[in-house]
Amino acid sequence: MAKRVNQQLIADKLQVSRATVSRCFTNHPGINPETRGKVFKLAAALGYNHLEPRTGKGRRKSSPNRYGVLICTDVESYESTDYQSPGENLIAGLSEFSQLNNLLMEIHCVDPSEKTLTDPSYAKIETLGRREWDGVVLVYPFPETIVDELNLQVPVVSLVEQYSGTPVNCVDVDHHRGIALILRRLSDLGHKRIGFMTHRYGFDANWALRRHSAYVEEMTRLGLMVDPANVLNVRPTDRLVPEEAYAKALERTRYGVTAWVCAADHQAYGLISFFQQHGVKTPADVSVTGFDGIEKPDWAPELTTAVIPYYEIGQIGGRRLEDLAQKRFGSAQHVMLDCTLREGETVGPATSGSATSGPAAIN
Amino acid sequence: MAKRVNQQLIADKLQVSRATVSRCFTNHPGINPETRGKVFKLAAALGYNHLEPRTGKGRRKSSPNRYGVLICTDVESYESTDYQSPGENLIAGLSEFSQLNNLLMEIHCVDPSEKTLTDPSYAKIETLGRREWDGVVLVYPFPETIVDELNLQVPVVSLVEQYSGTPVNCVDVDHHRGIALILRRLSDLGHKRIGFMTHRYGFDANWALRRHSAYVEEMTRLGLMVDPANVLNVRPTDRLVPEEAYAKALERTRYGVTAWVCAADHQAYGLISFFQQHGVKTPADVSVTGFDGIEKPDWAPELTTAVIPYYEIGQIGGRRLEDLAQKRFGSAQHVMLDCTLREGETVGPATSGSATSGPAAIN
DNA sequence: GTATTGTGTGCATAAAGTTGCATAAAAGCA
DNA sequence: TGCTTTTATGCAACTTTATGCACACAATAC
Repeated sequence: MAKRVNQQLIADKLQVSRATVSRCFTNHPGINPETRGKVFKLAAALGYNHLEPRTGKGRRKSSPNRYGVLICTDVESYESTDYQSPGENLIAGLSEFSQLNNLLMEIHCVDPSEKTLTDPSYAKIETLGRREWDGVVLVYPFPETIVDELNLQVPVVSLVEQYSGTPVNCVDVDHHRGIALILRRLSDLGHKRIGFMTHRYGFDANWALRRHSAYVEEMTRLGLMVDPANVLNVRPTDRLVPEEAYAKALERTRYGVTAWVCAADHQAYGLISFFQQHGVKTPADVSVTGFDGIEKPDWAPELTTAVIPYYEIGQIGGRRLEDLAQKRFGSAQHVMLDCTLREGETVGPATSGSATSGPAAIN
Repeated sequence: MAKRVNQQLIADKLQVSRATVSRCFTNHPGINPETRGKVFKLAAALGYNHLEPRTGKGRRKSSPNRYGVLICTDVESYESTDYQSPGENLIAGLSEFSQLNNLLMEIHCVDPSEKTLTDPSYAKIETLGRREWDGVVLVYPFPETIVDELNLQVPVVSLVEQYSGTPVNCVDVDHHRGIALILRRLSDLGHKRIGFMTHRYGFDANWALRRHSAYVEEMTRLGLMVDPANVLNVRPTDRLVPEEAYAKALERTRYGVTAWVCAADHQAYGLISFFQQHGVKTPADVSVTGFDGIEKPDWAPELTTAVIPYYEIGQIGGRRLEDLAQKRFGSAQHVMLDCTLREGETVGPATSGSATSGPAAIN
C-alpha cells in the first residue's frame, strides 16, 4: 500500500529534515526560498495538503492592512476622462470595499513595457520597495515576469485573467456565460450560421482567445457546426488587420453567415460601420454582437452585448485579497462573475434568404 | 437481511470506532476531515440521518445555520468504499468547513432521473419540505428543473458546473488551467499533432465540452493547428461509442497524431488499453493524458493527468454558501480552483517518425 | 423494575507537526 | 587570510491531533 503522505515523506525524498519541511509550511523566516520552492513543488506533486490548524485562536491583528493597486497602462491613455473607462468602475468597486473594511489602498500606474520590479516605474514606488504592502491588486494584464516576482513576495489578485506559469488569483467576468447568453439569443432568433471575429492583439489578449473558446463550446452545445471559414483572426496563421477582417466578414456574410459574434464591443462597432459603408444593414441583413458593455459611439445603434460588471469585479477582488492576506484559503482561485445580456438594436431574426442561398443573396 | 442502520454499522464498514462516527455527527473538533468525509458520505448512501434527539438541554449556542447537501447519484454506485472516490473528498472539505464554522449539514442522495422537487427521492427529505434549510449544496450535475426550483427557495451552490438558464453559484476546477498545463507539457516534449478525445454522455457533461474548448484555446495559444479530424466525439454529429472512438484514434495515430488529450482519466485508461491490444505502446509510440486524478487501475501505468482538488472544492463551496446565506456578495459567481499536473508514465517525447510519415509509421 | 440498544464523552496514546537551540556553511570584512 | 556575522538546517524535546477504549446516560423492550 502506498505510504501515507506526510512531512516525513517529503523530507526523506528531498533529503532534508522534517523540521525544515515543517518550517516551509508554517512560513517561518530563515528558510532558503529555493528549499521552500522544492518543498512546495513536491508537496503539490504528492498531493500533500497542509491544513491550517483547526482552532483559530487569537489571530486577527488590528493594524489596518495596506494594499497596493497597480494599473498596467500608459498614464496618458488612462487619464483621459472623455468617456467612462472600465478601469474607473473597477477602482470604484475596489475603493468601496477598502473603505468599508477600513483598508489602505495605494494606487499607482506602471509602464506596460517594463519587465522587472527594478525598472523605473516600479522602483519609484517606495512602499513597494520597502515591502510594506500586505497584498497587491493588478489591473489589466501584466508581463508574466512581474506577476511571478510579485507573487513570491505578497498575495496577488489580478482583475483580469493573467496568463502565467505560476497560478494567479484572479477575478474576471465569466466569458463563457456571456458568450452563451449571446449565442442562445441568436439561436432563438433562428440563426444557424454564426461567425466569430476578433482583432489581432499582442499575446496579452487572453480574453479574445477565451471568448473564442466559449464560442466553440456553446456552438457545440447548441448543436451548430463551427465552420472554420467563419472564424476570423483566431488561428495562429491568421493575422488580419481590422479592415481585412471586416472585408472577410463581409465576404462570408455574402456566403450565408447571418450573425457575427465579435470578441469585443469596439470590434463590433467597427464591423457595423464597415458593413454600413458597403450597403449591408444591421440588423436587417446581418446581426452583430459585442462583449464589454462600453458606451456606444454617437453614430452607432445600441449594441447587443454582454455587460461586464466592472464595479463588482473590483469589490470581489478586494475581498479576495483580504482573504489571502489573512492566509485563509491559500491556493489560487479564479473567480468569474456573471454578466448580463444587454438587448440592443443590432440583432434581428435570421434572414431566411441568406441562410440558404449563395453569394448573390445580399448585394 | 439488511441490518438496522446505526452508527455501529457505519463504523464497521469504515473500520473505525463507533466513537469516531459519533464525534463526526456531533461536530466535535479533532476529527480528521478525511474521516469525517467518509462517514458523512457513507451515511448519506445508507440513508442514516442524525436528527439531534435531545433538544431539551440548553446546549444550543446561537442556533447554527442548517444546510442541505444533495448528491445526485445512484446510491449503489456511491456506496462502494473500495477506492477513494472523488465525492468523498468533496464531502470531506465541506464538512471540514461546517465543523469549523459550527454549521449543520444534512447529506442526502437523490435520484438523477427525477426532475421535480415533488418526486419521491426529494419528497422524502422532510427538512427540505419544511423549508428548514438556509442553503443547499449540489454535488454532481442536477436536472435543470431541480436547480431552478431550488434556486428560488434558498441560496444554492453547485460543486460542478451546472448548465442552466438562471445563473448558479458554482465551485469547480479550472478546466482551462488543467488543459493548459497538459498541453504545455506535451508541447515542451515536441508534440505538435495533438488530438482530443471524449466519450459521448448525456447533455449533462458540460465538463467535456469545457475541456474541449480549453483544448482549442490552448492549442491556438501555442500556435498549433486544431485539425478537426483529430477531435473525436465533440461535434454534434459525432456519436461514437467508446470502442469506435478508440478505433478512430488508432487510425489517426497511424496518420501521425503523436499525443491524445482525453477529457477524463477513465477515457484515457480505456484508450491506452485499446492501443495496447493493437500493439501500440504508451508512451513509446503515442502519448496519452487524462483529467481528474482518480486512482489508476492495477494493470495500467500511472497516467499523466490534471488532478482536481476535490477537498478544496468542498471547502470553498461551503464558504460560498455561508456568504450567500448571509446575503453578502449576492450575484452569481463561478469559482474555479487551480489544479496540479501529475507527471505519470504515459507521455514521452514526440516520436519523430510518426510525426512526419504516413499510415505505415506504426504497425 | 431490569435488560437492551443506541449514542455521547473523558481519558489514554500513538502518530504527526512545531520549535528552541546548536551548528555548519556562506558571506562580510579588515 | 582569519575573524565575525548571518543564514539555513538538523537534532531532540515538546505540542497537537486523531482515534480507540470504556463507561455514562437515555430511551425503549420485556
